[in-house]
Amino acid sequence: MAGATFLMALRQSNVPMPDSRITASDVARKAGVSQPTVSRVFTPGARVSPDRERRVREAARELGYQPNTLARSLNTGRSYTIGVVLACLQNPFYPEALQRLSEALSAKGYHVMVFFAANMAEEVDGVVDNLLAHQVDGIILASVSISNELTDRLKELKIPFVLFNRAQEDRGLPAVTAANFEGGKRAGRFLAAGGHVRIAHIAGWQKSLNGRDRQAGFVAGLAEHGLAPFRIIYGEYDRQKAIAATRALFDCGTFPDAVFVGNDHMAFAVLETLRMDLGLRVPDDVSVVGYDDVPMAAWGTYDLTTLRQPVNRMVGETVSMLLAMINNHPLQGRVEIDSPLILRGSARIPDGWTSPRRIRHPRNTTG
Amino acid sequence: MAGATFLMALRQSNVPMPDSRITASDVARKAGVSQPTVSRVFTPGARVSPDRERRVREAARELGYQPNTLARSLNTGRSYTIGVVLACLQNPFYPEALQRLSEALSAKGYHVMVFFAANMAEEVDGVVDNLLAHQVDGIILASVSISNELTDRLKELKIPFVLFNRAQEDRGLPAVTAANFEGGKRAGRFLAAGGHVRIAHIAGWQKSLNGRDRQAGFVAGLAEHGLAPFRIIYGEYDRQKAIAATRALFDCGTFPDAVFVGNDHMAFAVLETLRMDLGLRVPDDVSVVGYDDVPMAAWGTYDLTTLRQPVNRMVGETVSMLLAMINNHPLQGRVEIDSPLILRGSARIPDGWTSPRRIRHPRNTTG
DNA sequence: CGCCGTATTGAATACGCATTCAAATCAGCT
DNA sequence: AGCTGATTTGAATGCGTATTCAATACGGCG
Repeated sequence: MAGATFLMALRQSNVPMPDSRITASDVARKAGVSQPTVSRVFTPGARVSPDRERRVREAARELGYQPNTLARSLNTGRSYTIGVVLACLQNPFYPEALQRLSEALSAKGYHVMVFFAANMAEEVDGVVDNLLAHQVDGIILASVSISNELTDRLKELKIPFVLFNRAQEDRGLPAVTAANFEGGKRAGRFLAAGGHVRIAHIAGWQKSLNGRDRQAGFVAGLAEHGLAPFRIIYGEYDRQKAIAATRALFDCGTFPDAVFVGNDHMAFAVLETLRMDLGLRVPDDVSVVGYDDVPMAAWGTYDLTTLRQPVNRMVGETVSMLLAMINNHPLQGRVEIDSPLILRGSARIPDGWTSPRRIRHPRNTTG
Repeated sequence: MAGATFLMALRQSNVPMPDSRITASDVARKAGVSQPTVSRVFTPGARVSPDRERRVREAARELGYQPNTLARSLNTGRSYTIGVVLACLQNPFYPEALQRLSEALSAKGYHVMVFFAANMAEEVDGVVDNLLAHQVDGIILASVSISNELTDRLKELKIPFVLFNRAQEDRGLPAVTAANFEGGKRAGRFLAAGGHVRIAHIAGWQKSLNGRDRQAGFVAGLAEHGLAPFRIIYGEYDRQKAIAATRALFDCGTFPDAVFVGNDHMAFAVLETLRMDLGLRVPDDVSVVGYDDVPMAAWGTYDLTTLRQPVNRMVGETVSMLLAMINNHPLQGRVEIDSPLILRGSARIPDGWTSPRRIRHPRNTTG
């Protein structure tokens, strides 16, 4: 990494930090007590007489004292820091997830250290080394490619971790995902019930279990209606590839009358290509269904029928699993969260179908 | 904060960490050397004989040793951690900025701790306290409301910080923004030159200097052509408010023939409302110009003419300013980065105008 | 051979805090 | 008053590393 070289330069330059830090001993001296007493005042659960507590707090306020988290962590062995590893924020699902993860952890007294890793297993490994050196109490691996070696190593090191929106075959690994198979099946049933007969799928990524599950569920859903997919193309969760895939699908003489797309991010590209490039009407000529229900899906421009990944619940589950593991509770395996179908205008709606609840988009869209 | 209560519970429960940590002393013992020698092997710039270095590295590898960053930081007074404070990630400008900030800092050997703060000065204050307790080496305040008290305090504590995409009146404060006044002026000139005569502005936030500068520049740009704004409404960088503002603008008998919008995020809402709600054509009936040039602006659906905020350059400037301050170089004041006008299809283009270069969108859109 | 400057090395210490432990204080009781 | 048990307190110690500092080894030179 380039970082190492620079680090060396800095170390050598040996520039001192401004460092007019106030320590617990300073406060103790000013308050006329011992350093441990100061420590106790700032350690919830320790007892100090009201009189001394008052004196200490006053001295601390006057001096602007704040306990040094590093020193505290060094001797408690808990850093109250969680490492979050992300692949990229292009897909609008992730910014929201990150913000909510951060807020949820923050509410529990934890801090978040973010790392971006290209979607390559080896880079993820390096990043995790980095995290371990930082004594994080736990790790959230958000949708990055994880090698089995890495998960084995993390398990061996007994460092708590949870996979977020990504899983491995091993259902014993702590992971939180949507119920992707069920979601895909729901999409298949819905499009078949809507009377479509040439139903294509622009799938995610072959290497991602998420994508494979959605695809398998989709195929199963169609099969219930005696249908098979018109065609399946891999879009790799990439906008450009989704555009190319759409063109490829609609290039031939007979083309699909419906497309199930592996995530919303690609579905937006599909909608755009259908309308602007190919001059097709949605849903009259083609129905489109996505996956995620990011806030943009509810925008009038897209009005995308999609399977929701409930970010709130996924985040809540992830955080509580991770904190449980940090507190030595028994390790849980994969948790799958139901993916309801959100009916909007981008796909023909079969008679009698309604959204699970009267949701358009419950999330806050301000700011 | 709710965090404190939870913290207390944890402290009291006193659950030990897994903690099978390998220390430098373990490595020293195994390699038959002293702990300081191990330390020197892992401290770039320190000298150790080749023979011992080899033995130490071997022992370290076998034991899976990694230096404990916390202990190291405690000792050197440098944590190699930067705190990044964000308001929200709804506006797609910020996810990209965050990712690039993180990558740039990472390349310099720094880690990023993220904090989300609602856009209230007091909350930002609390977050900064938190950051200070974590001994961050520097702070990036990305577009959050900063009180003068806070910046004064940071200056007094001599903790390096940079405002990103936000500034205060005091031009001596370290801040990186686009050249918002110039950008706004460019928008005004462009729309006036395009022959529009009723040019409205959906502005940002009155409390944000960014927004005020863009607005003032816009007014100045129009004035050069002898025009005054048709009307100015505040959208507060909020999608819903932008929609309401658009409806309000076009509610009356005479309505604008062009709208300059305070940022792209709002401009997308404006475009949608114009087309779907009001049945107007863009740019035939109304021209729209945004500000930011987020990746979505280049999507065919929007094809938004906009003033670019060059994220790369802003991030680069921010990082180098911050690192300079960390290394005790003299403090710089505000840096403004030029905002070129990116011509696309959402606004009528005057004869002879072209984009500065043949950019549609140079940024990587994969992933 | 003896002396001196240089390069390595380990013992000791400091970083800032939490925690153990023993001393001291205090209240409550006989 | 005298004793016991509970509570509060400070001295000492440890967390894992980097950094003095003195001691040692080494190489070159007269």
